[in-house]
Amino acid sequence: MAARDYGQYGGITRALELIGERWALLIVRDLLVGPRRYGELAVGLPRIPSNILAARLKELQEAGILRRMPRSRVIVYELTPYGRELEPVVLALGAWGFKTLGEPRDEQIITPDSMTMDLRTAFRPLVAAELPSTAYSARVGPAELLIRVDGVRLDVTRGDGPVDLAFTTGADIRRLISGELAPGRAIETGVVEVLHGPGELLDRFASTFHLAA
Amino acid sequence: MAARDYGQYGGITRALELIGERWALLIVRDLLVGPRRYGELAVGLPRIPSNILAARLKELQEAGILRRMPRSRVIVYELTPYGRELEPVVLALGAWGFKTLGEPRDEQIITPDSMTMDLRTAFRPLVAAELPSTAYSARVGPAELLIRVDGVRLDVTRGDGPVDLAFTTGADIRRLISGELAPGRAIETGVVEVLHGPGELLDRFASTFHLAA
DNA sequence: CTGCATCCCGGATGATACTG
DNA sequence: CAGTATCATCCGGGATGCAG
Repeated sequence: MAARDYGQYGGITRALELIGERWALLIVRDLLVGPRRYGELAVGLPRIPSNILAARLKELQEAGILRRMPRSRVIVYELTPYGRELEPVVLALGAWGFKTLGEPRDEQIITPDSMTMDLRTAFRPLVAAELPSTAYSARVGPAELLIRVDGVRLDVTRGDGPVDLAFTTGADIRRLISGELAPGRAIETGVVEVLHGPGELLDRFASTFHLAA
Repeated sequence: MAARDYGQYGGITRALELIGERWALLIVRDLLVGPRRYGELAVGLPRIPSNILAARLKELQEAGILRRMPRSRVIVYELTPYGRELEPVVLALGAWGFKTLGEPRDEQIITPDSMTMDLRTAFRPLVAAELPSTAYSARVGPAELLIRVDGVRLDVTRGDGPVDLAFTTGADIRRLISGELAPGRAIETGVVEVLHGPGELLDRFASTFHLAA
């Protein structure tokens, strides 16, 4: 019922039977950021048809990966413990894909949840542990994120709060994270616009979040 | 040409555009074991239609994941360095799927390459390092494997060689690896048949390869 | 308004036959 | 052996409808 089978008995085929269908892992990716409502998922996955979203949610639920939770008149979807164990998979996949991520195509947008997971992918806890705790406010295209780094811990949420550095940028954040573009030059050339706080903190940001090809 | 896009700009969507199509990651899995010819891949993926295999190979080649290599009159497919970087993804996926792998269904078969990758998934290098080097010959259903463990290194190949323990079993090897079935009981009940060497070495095998739900 | 279900169509997938 | 060609089928995409 979930996915068509591959006729093989093994861990990888089993996994692909559960989350190998189109869109399935992207739903999991967004739910790794936090519980989401049907409409929120639809907004975060702009090209997904509503019937496909409904079908995937049903399949993922039957597979024990997520739960429908009625929460005060609305329904939210949240990962089960087994679903949350997909985080290493999603991070590994994101790291691999990030390495050959080029410039964005015209129809490609940046969503808050995908950006959040990309930041988690690029996060270097061991580097962060050597640096002071820092809070950033980053607007990456349409995504507004509050990024708090404290020791080896990373917390990315939507919304605002007091921060050490606030900046605005676009898809070029990729070149900052990959090391192609130095933080100083990013500010000089206007690729990153600092709204608040000392621009030097962008160096710390680039050290904390780094993933090279 | 490769995959349809998801309309998003990010590492995970990029990865899924490259290897998210049906069968793609299974081809990668088999090539992680070693270079393979077209016919070998077809045998290892019993249900794949030949046109789909041909299409995937072309797409994966264009994506820079594998190469067609003419090798003395025949063509072999092998992963590029970028393709080999998918190993963490495949192992993470395999580990996740293995945890809820049940009993095999009727049409499900065990192939040498899928078994090899499952063993790599379950391999515990830190445990193996504490144990003497050991060579096993395992026949798991139709798959005949030579398994050599030396310190933190694991080498699984087809074919034969001198071994410390030779045994035969079936899909129940999963219960041995998951810890559901103790090695001693596996031998007593005939689930594992020891062909050569001391049966106690099966304990060492189960310690070396372990992955619980 | 949210949370889906239905309908139709195009393109990807699957089975089989065939060829250099 | 290593694919290509053909055709049927099914899934995914887009628009629309509708109930709580």
